[in-house]
Amino acid sequence: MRLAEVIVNRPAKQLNKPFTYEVPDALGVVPVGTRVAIPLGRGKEEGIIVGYVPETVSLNFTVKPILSVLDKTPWFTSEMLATAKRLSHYYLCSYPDALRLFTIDKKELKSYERPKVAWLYPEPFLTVESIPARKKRQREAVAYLLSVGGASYDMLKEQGFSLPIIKQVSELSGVRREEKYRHTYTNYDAREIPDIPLTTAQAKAYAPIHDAIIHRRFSSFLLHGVTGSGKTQVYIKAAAACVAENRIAVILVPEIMLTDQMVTRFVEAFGDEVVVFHSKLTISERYNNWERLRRKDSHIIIGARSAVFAPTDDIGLIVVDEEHDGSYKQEDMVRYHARQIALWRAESNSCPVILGSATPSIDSYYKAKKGIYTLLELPERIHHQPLPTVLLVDMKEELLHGNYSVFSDAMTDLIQRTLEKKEQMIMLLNRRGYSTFVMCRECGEPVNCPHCDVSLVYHRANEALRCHYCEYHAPVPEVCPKCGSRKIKFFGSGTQRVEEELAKRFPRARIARLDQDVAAKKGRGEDVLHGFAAGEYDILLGTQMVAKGHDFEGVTAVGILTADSVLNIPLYTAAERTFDLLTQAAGRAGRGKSEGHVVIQTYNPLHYAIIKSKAHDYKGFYKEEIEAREALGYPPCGEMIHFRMQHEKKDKAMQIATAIVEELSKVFDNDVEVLGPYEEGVNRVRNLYRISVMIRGDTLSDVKKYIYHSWIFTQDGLAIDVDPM
DNA sequence: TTCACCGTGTCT
DNA sequence: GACACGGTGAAG
Repeated sequence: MRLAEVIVNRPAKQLNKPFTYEVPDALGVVPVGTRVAIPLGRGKEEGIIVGYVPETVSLNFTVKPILSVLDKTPWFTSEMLATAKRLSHYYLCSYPDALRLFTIDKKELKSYERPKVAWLYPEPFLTVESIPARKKRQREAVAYLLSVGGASYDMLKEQGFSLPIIKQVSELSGVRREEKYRHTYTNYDAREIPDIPLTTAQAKAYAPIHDAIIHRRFSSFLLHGVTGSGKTQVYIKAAAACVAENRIAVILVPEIMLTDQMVTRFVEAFGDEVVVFHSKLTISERYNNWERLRRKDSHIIIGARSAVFAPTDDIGLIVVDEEHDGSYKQEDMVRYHARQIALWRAESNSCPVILGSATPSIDSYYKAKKGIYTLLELPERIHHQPLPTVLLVDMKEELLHGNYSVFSDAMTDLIQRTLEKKEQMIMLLNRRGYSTFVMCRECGEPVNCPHCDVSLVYHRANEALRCHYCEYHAPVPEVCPKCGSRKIKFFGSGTQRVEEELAKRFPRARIARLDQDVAAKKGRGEDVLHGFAAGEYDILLGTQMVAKGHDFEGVTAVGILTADSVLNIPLYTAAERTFDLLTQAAGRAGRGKSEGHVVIQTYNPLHYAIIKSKAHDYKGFYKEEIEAREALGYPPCGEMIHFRMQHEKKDKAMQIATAIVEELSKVFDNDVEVLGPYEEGVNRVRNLYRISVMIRGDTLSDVKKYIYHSWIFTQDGLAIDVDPM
């Protein structure tokens, strides 16, 4: 009897161990990595075979047989299984949770077969006359089939044949039925992989990458290139070398929707070698894309975070573009960082990783300095355009001068000048909605969400107050819910308010707004960006998504309304994120022929993150920031794990958090610092109270090992965040 | 996660 | 005594 170790694919921490099942002889050879259907309890579940055990082991339970095999070829390679295991130990999630990251999201057990479409082909002896004349529609369908030589159900339906007619035709003796993989990806012209010219600086950076690709050697490169220095060209060159090796290139971008310039560049170069992966694809499109990669019909995958889990064991290159970007960190469920997974996968696949950024994460730059990564630099913009000039405006001074508007005089000037010159401007404001809070003038009571510990935001579109943490929304109250006063006032400006203000002050300006509210509507985000690129708007106003990696030729001006919004968040990465945001936003200006101008409004004009970004001085910023981190033991000069206990009763949450603190303090007395339990800024979301615990130490691998096998690991309502941001 | 089990409490 | 509810533990 063959006994297989099976991991049950279910998100329960208690199922975090292999279960033993019998593999019936009838199923033939079932390799490790294959997904199977198994009986569990009374039900049927999906499982993954991760190993075999010798028959000789004595078992103190009865084994059940595997019901059926769900993959023709194993979905998981041994590398994928190993990486998932590594992930589960590093990020403190269950093995099934880690494995699930490599699979395609599907809720039920029904169809594991990759989606196929039925095609009908006429056999040579099939004629229209062989169908009785009164079956008119069948005759027409056969005539159509003969004329095109074969058609899918969908094509027949498009021709106006009903499903019953198609079914009848498919059962005719002269018709052959064949299943084909669905073919929904865009078909680009296949073409020769072109010669990709590089500048001297690019060629210098590329040389060691090329060497690693062709020698199939793991190495990690940090490509530090100022905005507009042509990093993408280096990626394309590297991808070409990888394709020439007949290996898969994985290109990660922070948000696929907002980075389709990258996709366009790759498709221009590689045609249908490129497969794009993002969350809006249907399941059959996903299967289809993976199938193309596995069969090496395509060699390049471009995608966001989750594309790092590409199911292939022959990766020849991984690129992490804009590697500093926070969206590479998954912030719920399994809180992995795609950059870390990329490094692990590259290591097991013996291939290079390129981490590219104009503002590398402090973590990556630190590792480059220590020699863990190889540092490659592109210090100049490609056509030697100068970096934009940056003007800092101290908003305290503006207030003293009696300017209470959201636009400083300098900002107004910049807008005016840009409009006059018929050039384009990007304006950044990190707050969406209309006004950020609503308060009663009489009693000072802010209007809060009844389920969360936050104030409601007024949204103009539907005249509603909305909670940004849950789905709660309500009409604006006419009178104060507390004292009955009618003096309800709106405070704080969001993107909607500023849009209105801009329109009022500059009535001729064509303004586009881009924030979560716009981007959430399918296709709208892309429309806005395309419209702006095409020159249909003068000003693009939005939240941080307008600052990310776009290349708009016509933009000469960038305005940042509140440089401090991120700086004031109590996070150890606040300075880093501010520097990134400002530098990236400023980098959008002056990529074409004209010089760029940037105005930054701030209440902290002396903060080093702001001063250094004004000077485009990454290294200067790094130096100050790393000193601060070293002094306090923050990453990368130490490790952290954050615990968040959620419970509907506050004291219950506190009680469990306290138990965690006590346990970890007791066991790791001298090695780590345990902070908490404490409440975060927002201490209740969706009626659940949140209590946090943070631990910090030079290295936490022993702590992780301990937690993995302790009650903390399986504690209900506890979210563990390794390397929190 | 899902399901059965058990103890408790409430209603008839 | 019948049933509903919530907490607990096991699943091969």
